[in-house]
Amino acid sequence: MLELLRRQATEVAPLLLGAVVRVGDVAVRLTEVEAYMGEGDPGSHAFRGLGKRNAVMYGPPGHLYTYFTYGMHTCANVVCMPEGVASGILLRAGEVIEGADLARERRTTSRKPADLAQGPARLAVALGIRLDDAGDNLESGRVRLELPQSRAPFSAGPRTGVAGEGGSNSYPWRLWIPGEPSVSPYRPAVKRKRS
DNA sequence: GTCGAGATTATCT
DNA sequence: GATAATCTCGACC
Repeated sequence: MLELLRRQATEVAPLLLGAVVRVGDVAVRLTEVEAYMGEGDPGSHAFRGLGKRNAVMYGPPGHLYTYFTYGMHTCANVVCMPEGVASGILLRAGEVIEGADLARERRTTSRKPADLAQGPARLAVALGIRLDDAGDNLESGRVRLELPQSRAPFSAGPRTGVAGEGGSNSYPWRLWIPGEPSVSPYRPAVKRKRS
């Protein structure tokens, strides 16, 4: 598996669609992911170079990169590219296929099954992924990744909610499996107001 | 049903 | 002190 994850994010991302992420008794089949290149990608956390937060992304592939954002949300990524090169894939959404009862318990605001892991932060909550799971080995750690037997069909579009204007968001690096109810609706812009 | 603003804190400047 | 790879809730149609 590590050989497959050693390539650049845009090549690895299609392989993750249909993959299963398992944490304890809860398993999620990924239906939506987003590729982030390293220091050359303005939307990436690695754009400004190595820091405490993104150190894991510079590490070896096949590990879990988590980050905290908007003061209350945790998101999970899969690190790819060899050690020393920052690159990762954000797990945006998925379908809970095991442990739905437990996932529902964690996601008390969810009303329909499709909402359980519809969005990066929701997916992390449903799986019980926390900030301190960063750096976990996806083959032997608490968080496991199982690649699918065959590649799923997918569509591509612009990434959502990334920082930067115009051009930085023009790459079609958001991939999803068409027709899946758990795929989050596209949000073209994020209105940001500061008080 | 859709749309828009507020929440809340680790990390970086 | 400002920012952020988001979610939720309340207002309105």
